[in-house]
Amino acid sequence: MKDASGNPKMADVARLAGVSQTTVGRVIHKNGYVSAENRQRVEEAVRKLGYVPNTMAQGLKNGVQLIGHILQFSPNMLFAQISRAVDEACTQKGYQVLNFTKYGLPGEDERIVTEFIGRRVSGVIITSIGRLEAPLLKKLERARIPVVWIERAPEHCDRVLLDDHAGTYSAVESMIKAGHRKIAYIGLDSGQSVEKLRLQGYRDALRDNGIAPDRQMEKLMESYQPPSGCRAMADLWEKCPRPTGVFGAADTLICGAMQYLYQAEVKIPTELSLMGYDNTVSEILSPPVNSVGIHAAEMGRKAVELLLRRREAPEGEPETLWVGTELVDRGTVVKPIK
Amino acid sequence: MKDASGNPKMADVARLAGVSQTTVGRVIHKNGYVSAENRQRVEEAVRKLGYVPNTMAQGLKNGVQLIGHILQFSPNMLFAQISRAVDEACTQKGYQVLNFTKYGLPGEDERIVTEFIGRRVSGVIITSIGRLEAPLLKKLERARIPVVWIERAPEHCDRVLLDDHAGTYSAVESMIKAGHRKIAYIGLDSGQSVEKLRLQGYRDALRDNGIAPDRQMEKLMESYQPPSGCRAMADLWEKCPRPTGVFGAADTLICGAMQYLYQAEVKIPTELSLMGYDNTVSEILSPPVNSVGIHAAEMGRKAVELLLRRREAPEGEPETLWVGTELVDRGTVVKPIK
DNA sequence: GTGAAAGCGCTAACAT
DNA sequence: ATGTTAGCGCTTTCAC
Repeated sequence: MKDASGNPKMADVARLAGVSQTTVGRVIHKNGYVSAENRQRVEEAVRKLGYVPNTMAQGLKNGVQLIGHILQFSPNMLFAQISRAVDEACTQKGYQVLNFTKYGLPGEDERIVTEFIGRRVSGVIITSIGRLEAPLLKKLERARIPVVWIERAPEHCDRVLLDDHAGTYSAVESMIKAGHRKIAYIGLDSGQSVEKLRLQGYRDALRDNGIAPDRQMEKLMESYQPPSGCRAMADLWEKCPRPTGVFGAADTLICGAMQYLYQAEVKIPTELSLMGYDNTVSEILSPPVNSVGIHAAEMGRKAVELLLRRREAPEGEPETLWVGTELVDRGTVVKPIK
Repeated sequence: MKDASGNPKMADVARLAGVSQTTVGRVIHKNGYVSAENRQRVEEAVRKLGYVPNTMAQGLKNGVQLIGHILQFSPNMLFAQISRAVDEACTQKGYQVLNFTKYGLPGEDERIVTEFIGRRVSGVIITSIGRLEAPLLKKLERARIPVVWIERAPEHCDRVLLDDHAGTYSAVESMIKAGHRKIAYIGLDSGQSVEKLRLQGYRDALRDNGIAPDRQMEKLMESYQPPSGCRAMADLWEKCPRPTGVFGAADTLICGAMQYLYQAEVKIPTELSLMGYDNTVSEILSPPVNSVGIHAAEMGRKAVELLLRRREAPEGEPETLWVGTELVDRGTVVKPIK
């Protein structure tokens, strides 16, 4: 009577209902034939005892439908959105998700990977991290656990990326169309694909519209935090010629830029047009700023589908899936005065 | 050879090393006596096979050290902070955390609770939700799973609350000390303790300083979203007498208020002093705003400790633990002009 | 020092 | 329509 943790077990239900465990199982899983009377008795017993099957016993017997998800801890709401998207896509496919947030503590990756293998996950999704120590990847590979990367990823692997080039391109183009010729860029210089694509999208949009890129207008910072945006903006504003519009490769950078502009008393959008990227905090700034939105739900869905597909065809060629962006207009890009 | 999911199992390691499973177990758990030579052989075999013990088999045999955590999905960084705090406190106590985010979908609570019981968690932490359907609580109770609530909670239960009265009181008092007498309040009117305490803290601070509360200065809204703050601020500013300072019961409300103030061209803090609450987005606004910070790590730690204590003494009286706050000054509360 | 064997709670093939 | 039984992979007592 009662299992080690004090919970009733299947045998208890069976005894109370006066049937065999098999019958209990059939009632619970709604398969096989059970007489109406026995079904009654079993359901009654389950209720009376508050019986809930032991997941671990089930898992040991039948395997599990589990997907592991590693996320970067970040104050950025984008990750919360992707996390939600992955949760929902997995649930929808009948998988459970085991989420692990990476805080950057030592030994963390190793612990997470071991945990995933120990739990025999069917696959792993890695969001926004972009790399994992090689031995850990090897470990996953040996355990034949497919991996799909979201947003940041190594080369030659299954991944779902944001079309950052197109996103940036269209954002900058929208500024050009509004009449801007002196558009500054605040972003990062990381060597990673995400950052390269955004910068390239900016440069290409200028070039394709007959505007010569000007290195003075490109501020490449070390971090996406607001203070970087603030410093970049200060540099841009205190130098000549001033830009008439600024594109920030992340909302947080524009957010920092606006802190500078507030104290410099530069009025937005009258004196300066602004465009952010990722559409996270842009909405809550004063004023709310144009930004490039991400289809998080689509990223999640595509990642899970790719993962399950790869599980079926482990030997296939790695795929890269691109997810589009969407310009959100909040009125901070207007015709420049001069 | 190989388990159902294709992973090597203990027997495989034992065979390869030419020893018994028992010996493998001893090497893995570093207990019992194993000859240096056998230890070598086992370690070698583990490495060679990439063996990782099956968590479910271990759990079935030995039980698990698991704590379930339910969080409200919310764009508010506060929850990410608490989540992290709970993660770290649990890990530190040797427990694993099973996080579930509640998105507000139908049937969700039921699924989460069943999942927790099925996994035989040692306890459940519920952050910022404040209530759960009674049958579900009963279910947890029957399974003898202790519950600790964080930030929002029913009466008579184990909980870790923020000292919202003191937090608000000290914030408002700091404005009074700066010379303000006309301080408006933007908050919520929910009937829940959190909202009542904040409003009461505000009123008490005024009263204790000889300022008669003025209902015109209290804007009680329906949501913490920025648009509420914006509407409230518009009301306050377009009516006489105008406040010289505004306290927002959440950073997001102040954030909305600032959107109004920006377009009304009210300069902060010269024309109006501002104070937020929860210290989340206040830092990234233009200008960065004073706010009341929460000790998230302390909340997490206290919650886990209380949970484990309750596990040992299930029959004890419910405890309410209070966590203090901390005023963060960013220069948006200054002496009023008039 | 080492190993054999029983059993954790559940499922499913196979009887009946 | 129902029950018997043999494991799933691991831990641990007990015997050698």
